Amino acid sequence: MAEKKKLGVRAQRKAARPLEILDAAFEEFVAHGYVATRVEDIAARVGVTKGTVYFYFETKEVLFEAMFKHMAVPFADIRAQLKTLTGPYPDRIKAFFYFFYERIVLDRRSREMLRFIISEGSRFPQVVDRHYEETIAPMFDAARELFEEGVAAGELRASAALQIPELTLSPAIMLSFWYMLFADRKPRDVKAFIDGHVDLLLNGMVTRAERTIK
Amino acid sequence: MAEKKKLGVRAQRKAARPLEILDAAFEEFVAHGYVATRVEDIAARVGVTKGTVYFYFETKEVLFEAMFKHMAVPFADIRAQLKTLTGPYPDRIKAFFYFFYERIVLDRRSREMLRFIISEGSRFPQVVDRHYEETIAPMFDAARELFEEGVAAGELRASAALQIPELTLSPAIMLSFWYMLFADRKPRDVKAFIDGHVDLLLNGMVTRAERTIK
Amino acid sequence: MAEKKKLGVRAQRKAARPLEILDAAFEEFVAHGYVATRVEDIAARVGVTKGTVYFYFETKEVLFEAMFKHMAVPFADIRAQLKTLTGPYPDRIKAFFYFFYERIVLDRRSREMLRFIISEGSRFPQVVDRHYEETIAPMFDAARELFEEGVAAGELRASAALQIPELTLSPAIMLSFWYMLFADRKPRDVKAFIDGHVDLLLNGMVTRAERTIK
Amino acid sequence: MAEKKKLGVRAQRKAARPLEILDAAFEEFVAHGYVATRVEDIAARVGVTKGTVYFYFETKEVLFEAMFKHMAVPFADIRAQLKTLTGPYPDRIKAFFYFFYERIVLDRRSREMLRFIISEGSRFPQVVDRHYEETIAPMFDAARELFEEGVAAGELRASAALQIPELTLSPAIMLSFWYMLFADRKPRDVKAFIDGHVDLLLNGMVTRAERTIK
DNA sequence: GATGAATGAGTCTTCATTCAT
DNA sequence: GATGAATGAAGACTCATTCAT
Repeated sequence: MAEKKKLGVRAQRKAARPLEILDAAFEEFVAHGYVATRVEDIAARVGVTKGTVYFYFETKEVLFEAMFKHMAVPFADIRAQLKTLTGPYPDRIKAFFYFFYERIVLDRRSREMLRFIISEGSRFPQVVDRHYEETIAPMFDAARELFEEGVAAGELRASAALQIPELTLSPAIMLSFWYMLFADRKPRDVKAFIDGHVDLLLNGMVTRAERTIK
Repeated sequence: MAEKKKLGVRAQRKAARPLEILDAAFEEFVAHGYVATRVEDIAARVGVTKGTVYFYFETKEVLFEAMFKHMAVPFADIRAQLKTLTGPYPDRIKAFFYFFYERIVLDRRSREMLRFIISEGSRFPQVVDRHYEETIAPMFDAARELFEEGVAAGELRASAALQIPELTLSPAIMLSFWYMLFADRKPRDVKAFIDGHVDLLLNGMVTRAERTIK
Repeated sequence: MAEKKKLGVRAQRKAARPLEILDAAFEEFVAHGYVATRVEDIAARVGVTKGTVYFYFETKEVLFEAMFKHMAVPFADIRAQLKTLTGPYPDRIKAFFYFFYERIVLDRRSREMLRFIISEGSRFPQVVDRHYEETIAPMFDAARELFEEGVAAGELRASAALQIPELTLSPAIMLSFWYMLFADRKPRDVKAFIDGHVDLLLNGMVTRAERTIK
Repeated sequence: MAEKKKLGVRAQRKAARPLEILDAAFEEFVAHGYVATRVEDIAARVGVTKGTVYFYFETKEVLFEAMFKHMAVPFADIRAQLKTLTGPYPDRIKAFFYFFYERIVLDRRSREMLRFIISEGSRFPQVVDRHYEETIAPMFDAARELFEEGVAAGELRASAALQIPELTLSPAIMLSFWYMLFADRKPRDVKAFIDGHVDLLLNGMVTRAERTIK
């Protein structure tokens, strides 16, 4: 422990450099996309020269993948969060959704990861696949579990749709894209959006009277 | 009109050239993204040389924008389709959704336009804006109108969410992305997805008993 | 034939360009070696820019190999020359050697090819092998045939050494290296060298009296 | 002298460092040529880092020259060997040649020095000149002396060729190149080559009967 | 003495764009 | 209209060399 504190200035910087570069790479890749980003600009953002970037990362490609891995939002706490929920399932779902929007949709980092998946996916299919398996799928699984519990508890309809979390969470993804595309240009009422999402999902569009028809 | 029919084979081909180039550009831009696409490859796909492409389009940028405009799926018929719907609103909605998935989600062209918006949006913001105003917004408006009529008819709940068509249509967008990312790698049951979407949207997740709680 | 004369200025230049580049490449590679030669300098020597070189040759490596093939001295006429020789074999050998020195040793092009084989051989082993099979080996074979005929005619000693043309021709190779290394700095009496080579080869070093000893 | 023996292990290693570096440099330069050799790889071969190499040698160029000097095969013993020869000159020559092949041609180090002279000669002309004066010329001189003695003794023909040792020794050089180029790929009968060399040189190609002709 | 992070000049290679034919 | 040779700016990547620690 004492030894850690004795890290020289050099050692400290060395340890921090790769992370600084990864952060800078994120910003540049976000701004211009993989192809149009210049390694030199990433370096400049950190305040070093190209050579330094190449000292830590063999190629631009490797750097991109490292950046992606580094930036992937951990979802462990999402799962943990779900475990703490109590009360009626509709309320749990509402709480989960608020948390989900907060952590995934309104977080710029998460949003840009999503953009990378779309825009660089064909160039980095392994990256997409890995990210899906490690981050997105577990997130969906967590949601599905919650719904299944709600069904088991008799509080949620036993609809086959509950087995498809992409359905239930898609408005959040939609909002992510909205932010990506129009964030500055077209403001929108996020609170209303989320509330609408919850309301619609829980209650559906149809009036009580009509519901019997179906 | 008569003159048009008298156009020789060569003249016909000439007239078609720009369109052929636009189609080829679409394929290449889809495959590699704006920056990584080579004008020469677009030309080769048509069977001409670079010079010819530049004869019709001043720059690569102009070509991209022209291609985008050319490929934008017309939505006039969607609107027309909506007008033909009759019967109870839940059924109309269902019919509309099926039509929407068919025309928008399962159509490769529409999907790739969506991808362009995400991936090249920051490079072509005017293109994104125009496309939103001219294609996406009208589509959403059409959906909103349908819902409003349903509410007026007393067949749909007067939820504020119905004013936000992004909410109701988001699963379709979600499925589009799924296709973009995993089309070949991870097949999925589209029918179940769409049915789930409709079911969830119309009826919500909550059981009837619970619904009173909220 | 008439058509050939109608080649436009453009077409003529196009046909000549690759050859010009190959010649320029030869000079630059000779002067600096493969690694230290800049593609841009090759271009400048022709009076064009890098891009043009890359228009004709995909990579520097490909250019080097093409240059090597282009510059390889054809040996067909050497063989032809041998067939025209008449008279006593010692005289034929002498004539052949003079021709060989003229064509192979005193020709700068041949000399530099030899240097390439030594200096770039490990980088281009296939090139070395091909050159050996196509040019050097046939040359040696031609010499061996001549010697064998001389032996059959009873005019040459049936020494096993005659089966190894590298032995009999090595002084020529040696002189090639001398030129490469010291051409300008240390002039030498080439006539005496060649005459010495012929004399030594035909008569050996040993006096007649001694010869019986061995 | 006593002090040298008291040198600690560490001190010994330190004293050896420059030599280790020189050896490593030899291997790397042999493998890749001057330009393509990386100082870092030389360092790695010794087990130190770049900085250490630069501590002992100012530049890569200096290192190359130092390496070359260090590796130059001393010829003093060759000369000494010559002095020990007795008996008839043809036998002395034979013995000398065997020794020469052993020490110069079959010795990898000598061979690679030869390669350096050819391939890096234009970059390091002073090195070539020095090496010629200090190593190659003396070697040739020694051979010439031997031949002159043989002539004086009446055992060798008073051919002018004997004044040109490059002529008499060239097959050895030839074999060196053979090894450089094809060592692994095309094995050859070295014994036969050397014997052929000696036979041809001593006795010539021409049959006794023919010899009178010339 | 030794280290290795950092530099930046240097090179290969690509490709949008031009224009003479 | 169409071609395609030529241009040259741009960007990835390498590596000799430096120097603070």
